[in-house]
Amino acid sequence: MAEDKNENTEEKIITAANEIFEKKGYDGAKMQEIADKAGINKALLHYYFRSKDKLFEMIFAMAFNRLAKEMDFLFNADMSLEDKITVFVDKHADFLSKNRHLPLFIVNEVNRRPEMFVNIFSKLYEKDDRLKKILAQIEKEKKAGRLKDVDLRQVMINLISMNVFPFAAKPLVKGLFRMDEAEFNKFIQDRKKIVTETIINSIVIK
Amino acid sequence: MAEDKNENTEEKIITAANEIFEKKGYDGAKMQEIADKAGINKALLHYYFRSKDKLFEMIFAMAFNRLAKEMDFLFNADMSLEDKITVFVDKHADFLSKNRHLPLFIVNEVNRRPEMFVNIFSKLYEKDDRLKKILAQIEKEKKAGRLKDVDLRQVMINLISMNVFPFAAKPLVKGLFRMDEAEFNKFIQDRKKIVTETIINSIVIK
DNA sequence: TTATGATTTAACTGTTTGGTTATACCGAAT
DNA sequence: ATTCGGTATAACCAAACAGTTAAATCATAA
Repeated sequence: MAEDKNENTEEKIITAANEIFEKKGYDGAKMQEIADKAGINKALLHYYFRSKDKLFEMIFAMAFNRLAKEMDFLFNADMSLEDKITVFVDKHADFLSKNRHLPLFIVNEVNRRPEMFVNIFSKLYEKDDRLKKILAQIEKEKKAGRLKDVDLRQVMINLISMNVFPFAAKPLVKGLFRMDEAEFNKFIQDRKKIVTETIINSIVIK
Repeated sequence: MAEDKNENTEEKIITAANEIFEKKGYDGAKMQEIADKAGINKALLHYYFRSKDKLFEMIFAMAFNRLAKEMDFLFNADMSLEDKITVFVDKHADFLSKNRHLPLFIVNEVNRRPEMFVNIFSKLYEKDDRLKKILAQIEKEKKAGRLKDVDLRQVMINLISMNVFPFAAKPLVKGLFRMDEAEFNKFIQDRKKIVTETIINSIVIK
């Protein structure tokens, strides 16, 4: 089947392009390098994706969706708020360990070309009721007197900040505290408990 | 005085190069664009800084020092821990408002060329007793029974994460919560109190 | 006045890069 | 056996880019 080969090559390109774009950004990535990493030649690369821009836009959209899907859990899972936070921190840290460059890549390219990201973003969230869902959950618990009267958005940003930043700034963290790789990994593991507690502490009335 | 003009031009170059490198990163920045923004020509730009690399290294070192100096406060100020945190969050948020691209720039380039940053970093902190200083303060307060037994390093990273991330991810935050510029700024102002409380809450025994 | 360093102009070099094209090869379906 | 899409090779083009050079101008200090 020709289609089979076709998909394989396309996947090889996507995998290679993803790695290189994530690590080096749009400007740092070179088509030749992507072709090399995919094990094909430049002509074929352009045969599949006509231009660097088109290739990049697809990679970016896929990366963004991967990240957004990871966040979905926060909105959809059917759990108590505390459990939700605990499980999310755990899942998210593991996800980030395996996707070291993803968040920085997204943040970077979104800053560099905000207009490009607006499209993807509004497609993803235009008919979105997830934010409302979790807001409802919170409001209910607030009325039950279990939660402090805090802005949920701030808490969400706190949660994501504390999760993402140490990975993005990994070399700085390692340098500042003079950690080797093992120490850094332990530091990340230890964070799970601390971040969870910090967040829950900041919203639950004791 | 020739020296005077000299310095002026050098300053003009540094200012321009700083803006462009911070906004676009090493790969995205072009020497011609820097020359244009400085109001001079490419020949003169190379006359002052022989290569893009040399120019970049100077800009990066300066930017890094600016950021490090801002952090110094955390280590040196003669205040109670709570006051220190409160004032730091306040100062830091204002600093970041005025230096939108600085932290992302640093994080990016440190990831892209970790070896370059190791030099600057160790020069800055090699005979450093600041970490020890604040550690001593913490230990004292722990023994006094006022503080939880938490890893200070984790708390520091939490603090910096919550401060920096919303600025770095500004377009994402605005998009997610559908904020305009004014709403975002209010959001940032409101964060000061929330971040301060969250951090203090996470370390002080009540 | 002259010498010197700062600055401009403009052309140029060499290299990298995105993208194209022509030609041929190969495997599989018809 | 032929056709066709996927793939390789290799040469090529045009633009962008870092960096250089030569010649001229300008300001100013000696």
